[in-house]
Amino acid sequence: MPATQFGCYIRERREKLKEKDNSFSVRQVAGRIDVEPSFLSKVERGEVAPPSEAKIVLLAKELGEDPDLLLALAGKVSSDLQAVIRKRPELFGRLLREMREMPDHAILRLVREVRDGLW
Amino acid sequence: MPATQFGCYIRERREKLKEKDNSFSVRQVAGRIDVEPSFLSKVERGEVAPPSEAKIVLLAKELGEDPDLLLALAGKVSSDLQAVIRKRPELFGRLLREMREMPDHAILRLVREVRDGLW
DNA sequence: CAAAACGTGTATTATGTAGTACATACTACA
DNA sequence: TGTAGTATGTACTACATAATACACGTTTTG
Repeated sequence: MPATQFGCYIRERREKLKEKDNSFSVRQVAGRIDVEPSFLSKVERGEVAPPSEAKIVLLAKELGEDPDLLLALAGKVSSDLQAVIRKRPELFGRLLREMREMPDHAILRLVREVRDGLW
Repeated sequence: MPATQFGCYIRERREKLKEKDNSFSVRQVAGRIDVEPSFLSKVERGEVAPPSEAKIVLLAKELGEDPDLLLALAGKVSSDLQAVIRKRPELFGRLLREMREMPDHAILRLVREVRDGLW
C-alpha cells in the first residue's frame, strides 16, 4: 500500500476547503490540476502512489499548502533543491549531515543569518 | 545521449588507477561492484544512463571518490540527504534556497560552526 | 423527477529505470 | 600461434512510474 500519509493529508485539506467552497470536489480539483478524477480519488485514499512532482506542486497551490511539505509527505524532494545540492555536492553533503540532529530553532536562526547576509 | 559527465569521469579515474594496478579493468571493477562488464562499459561511454545509487556508492568506494560527487555527476542526490530534508522540508527548503548563491567559503565556515556546535 | 454533478471501481497503457545474457572482436604474451 | 584476458555490441527483460478511459451507482438540485 503506497504512502497513505500524503493521501490522508490532502483529502483532509481538500474537504476542509470544500466546506466553504463546493468547487473543491475531487472532480473539480482534479480538473484544475489536469488529472482524471478517479486518479485523484485513488491518490487520496492511498490506493496508488502520489502523483509526479509537477502535479504535487499544482495541488499545493490549489490547496494553499507548502509544496516542499507535500513533496516530503510524498517521499520526494523538490528538484530545484536537488539542483542546489548537485552544484556543490561535497559542501552541501557535509552541511546537511552535520545539521541532521540540530534543533529547529538553531536552523531557523541560521536561515535568518544567511538571509540577512551576516556571512 | 545519457549523462556523459559521469561516464567520462569514472573512466578517467578507473584508467588512472589501472596504470598502477591491472585489477582496475572494466571486467574486474564490474565484478567487484556486481554488474555485467558490458553494462559498466556502456555506462563509462555514456551509452546508457548511470547506474543506481547503490552501485554508484560501491563504485565510489572502489575508485576512492566522494559518493556525493559521483551521485551529483549522475544527476542524483544521496537518499540519506533527501531523508534529512524530508524530515523538515520547510526549514531546509528555505535554508537551501537562501544558500543557493552563497560563495563556497561562506558555506564552509557554516559547516565548521555547525560541527563545532557554536549554535 | 430528471439531469447534472459526484466519488469510485476496473482495465489498460506509455515511458523510464536498471539492469542481464551472450556473442563478437581485439590485444598481449608465453 | 593459440589462449587468456579485455572491451564492446546486440537483444532482451522485470519492475516501477505516472497516469488515462470509461463505466457504475449515488447524491444533489433546479
